[in-house]
Amino acid sequence: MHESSPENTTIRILLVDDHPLVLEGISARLESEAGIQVIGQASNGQEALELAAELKPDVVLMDISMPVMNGLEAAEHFHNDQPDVRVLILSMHENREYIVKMIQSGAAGYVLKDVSSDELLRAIQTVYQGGTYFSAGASEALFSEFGHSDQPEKAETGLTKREETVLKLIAEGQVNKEIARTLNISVRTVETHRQNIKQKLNIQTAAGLTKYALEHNLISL
Amino acid sequence: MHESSPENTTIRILLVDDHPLVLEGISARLESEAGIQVIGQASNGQEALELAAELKPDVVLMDISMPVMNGLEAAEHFHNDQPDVRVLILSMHENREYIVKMIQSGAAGYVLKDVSSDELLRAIQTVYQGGTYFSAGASEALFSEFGHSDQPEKAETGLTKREETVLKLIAEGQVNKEIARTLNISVRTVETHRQNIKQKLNIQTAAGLTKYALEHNLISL
DNA sequence: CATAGTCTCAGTATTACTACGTAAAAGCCT
DNA sequence: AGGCTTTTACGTAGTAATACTGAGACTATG
Repeated sequence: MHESSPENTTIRILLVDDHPLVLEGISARLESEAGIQVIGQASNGQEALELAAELKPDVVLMDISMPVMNGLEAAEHFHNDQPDVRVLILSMHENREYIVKMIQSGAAGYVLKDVSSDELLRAIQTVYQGGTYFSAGASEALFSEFGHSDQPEKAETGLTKREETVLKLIAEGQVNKEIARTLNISVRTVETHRQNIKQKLNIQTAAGLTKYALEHNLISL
Repeated sequence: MHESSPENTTIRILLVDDHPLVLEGISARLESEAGIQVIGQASNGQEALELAAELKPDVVLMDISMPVMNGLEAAEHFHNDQPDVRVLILSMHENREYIVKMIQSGAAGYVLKDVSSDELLRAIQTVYQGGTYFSAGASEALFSEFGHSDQPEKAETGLTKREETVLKLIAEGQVNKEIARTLNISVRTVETHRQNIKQKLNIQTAAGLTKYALEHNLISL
């Protein structure tokens, strides 16, 4: 592992964002920090991968939305091809889907674009030393994934409780007859619910319902 | 939110560990840091909760294994009763179960006991500002939870290429007729594939197939 | 070349699901 | 109490999926 004090080590950073202004701004903010050196800039994932292969940065600070190759794909490539490079995502999206996807793509952290210089610095040091960093909003959004935390955040489905229950059972692979037995109601009722659900969600097939249920965390794998 | 520079803010800390020696050691290490003040010490979860209610610390730095009330229960109580208090777990266990449980209990971070003073400081600052911190070992252990991390791991399905293709389309919510059109084959063929797939995977329903496809990363949300 | 495996298509009978309509009992809000 | 939503349930007709069986074509592989 690296040696302790963050001040006596220079962390080499590759900045990736498709907005030149953002690039310059962050670069300026980071350059003034001791122990941080911005060794390169790229404006999309493709460029970032190429530059990184050449420059061997310690940390890649990258936006998500970019042309050519977005941060998601790029993070995956980094994870597979240049696993030593730590990817820190800098995004304005507080969306859980995004964050979870980023982590699955091998990113080491996720900071929102409204953070202070200090927090950004801390995030960089953290991921550099092998840790994982999520800024406040991100971690909240993320850990609703893990059970409770605050609210399960089941989002607005427009479905009634009963319909949700039925949807869960459908998504779990039960057929109407089984669902009817499980809930002690008639098969016809289950069918009615099923119809209403599909109509409300504008989904045609049972498979689509399962996908929907998974997307909205009604059931989990 | 708090103001930026970690140096000009004093973070008030409550230390909780059942080993007096550890308590003293950490306390000494932290006291020498600017911006950190250890305002109290407790030797178990029960004490910690009582002391915290009185002292109103910013961050509770707590061990997991303790008598009377362990860190897990204590973290849960903190989360419910004193949600403003940020709980940072200091543990020697790199066990994923532990870590996941801690997060579910509302802890804001998890650092291993072998970290450097700098890292501990950074962790404290991070959770203080609302972020989430996991040290290297912890984050690795944790995020193996999220699916692959290393390989996409499509695993052994026992399905042929064609069957996988069909399965994907089914899971995406297409009906046999659409699949037939998509692949330029007869509906009957699709039906056959569908049967073979279900037989091979021992799954009865279309919803089950979707679930399976998602589980095995054939498609993604 | 023979055998195995895959991919393709089909027939038949049964079961499940869908679409649309109707409607009563239960619960909730004002 | 009256109105609203939810949950429950049924009918009928059509469409889709399933179970089971059989079979021709193509391609690897020993």
